[in-house]
Amino acid sequence: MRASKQRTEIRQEQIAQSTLDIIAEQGMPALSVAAVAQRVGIVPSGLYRHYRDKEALIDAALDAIASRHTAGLKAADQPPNRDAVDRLERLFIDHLEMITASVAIPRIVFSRDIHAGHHGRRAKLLKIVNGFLDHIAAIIVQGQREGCLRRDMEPAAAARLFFGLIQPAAFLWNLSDGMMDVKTQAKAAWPLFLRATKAEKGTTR
Amino acid sequence: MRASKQRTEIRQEQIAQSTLDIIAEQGMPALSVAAVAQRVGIVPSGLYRHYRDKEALIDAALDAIASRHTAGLKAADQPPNRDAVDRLERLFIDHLEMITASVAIPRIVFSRDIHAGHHGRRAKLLKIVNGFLDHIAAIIVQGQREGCLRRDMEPAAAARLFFGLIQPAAFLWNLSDGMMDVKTQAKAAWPLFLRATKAEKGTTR
DNA sequence: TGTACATCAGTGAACGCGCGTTCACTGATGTAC
DNA sequence: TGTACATCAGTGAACGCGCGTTCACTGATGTAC
Repeated sequence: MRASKQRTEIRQEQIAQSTLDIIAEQGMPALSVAAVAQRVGIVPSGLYRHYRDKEALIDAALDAIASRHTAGLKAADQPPNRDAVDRLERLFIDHLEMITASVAIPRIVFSRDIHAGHHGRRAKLLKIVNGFLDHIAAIIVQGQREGCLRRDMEPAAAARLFFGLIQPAAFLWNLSDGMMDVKTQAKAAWPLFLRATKAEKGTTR
Repeated sequence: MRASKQRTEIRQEQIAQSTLDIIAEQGMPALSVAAVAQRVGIVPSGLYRHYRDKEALIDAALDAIASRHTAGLKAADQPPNRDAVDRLERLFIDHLEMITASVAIPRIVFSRDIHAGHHGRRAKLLKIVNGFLDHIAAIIVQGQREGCLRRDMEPAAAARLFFGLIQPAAFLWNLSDGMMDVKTQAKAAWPLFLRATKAEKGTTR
């Protein structure tokens, strides 16, 4: 059966999304142009009407991840003027909820042969991750100003510890194939993070 | 030139090590039987004298990782009767030092299509990781008994936080290709971990 | 409103390539006599 | 100590397969007149 004709912008979006889905659900080794095409509902060679080659598919998927993350970061700041601790917790919960999608990032990071000239891709990934870390650090600095977070710590180090709350969850989620209740487990570590970073009651320092 | 003949036990060890090295240095996509053979110094078909197929190579590399980790855990407990906090710090430093080798684990975890029937492999990986987490948790329980770690926290949650100190380092090390000083960065998070887990001075609880 | 044409997304056959694996053969090493 | 033989690690040609990609063609959609 012949697929219905669609405008290239629509197909590009569908293809990027399908690429991302396959990476997240089945990993990089399962990412073939045939698999992407099948998911979109067209024939493999049809992809080349919308993207130059397979590399371009992955780049497009990365862009999709990036914009999604940016949206997520913005959402955590809404409504504005909330407590820094609250915003961090919101961000933490959000990330655990969308762990299914987030898991695509480490899969790309750890599977790709990034030594083989794909400088653009690595730079793009680094930008996403650093953007995330910088955003966390900014919230932490703000919390330090507000007085709800202690001032005798490096914001960047605290941001990395925050990152470290999420990563083991993604890691174990992968290994256990969703059998372990990683969300609950990850949340159990949250009080520890708070104890490490929160300003002590009645202390201004 | 013909390679010198070696006993199969020796070759098996060399092959497992070469497989591990390639995964750690270049990632799973670069792991081909040709690459392993070249590194060992024999011809691709020669590998089949020592291992059944490519899958068996990966399994052997996993076993090598597992025994290395076990050795690392034991080393951290020597000399015995040390303070639990000291042992955790030693383990932390050790892991950062051997991050080059450790990075093979997430590369396998995140790149393999583990849905495709490789139940044995996933179980093996899970065993390695859980063994590590259990060991950390055991040290933490001991620290709680000794009184140097606070008792109002789940040992398993604290173990995962410890794991989270190391993972971002491996992650960023991958992305930056060793350009960032991830060790220094990771160490900066250590005081935060201590603050979250250490018993307060003069408190017995 | 109807016709002719340009545009362009979708198709399927064909390709070259790299990969994992097999297999008959080679030749070095160690053992039996 | 020397010879005959069994064992087994290493070799290279050959294979089948899946994959990414090309290309001439089809036919639907929208536009000009």
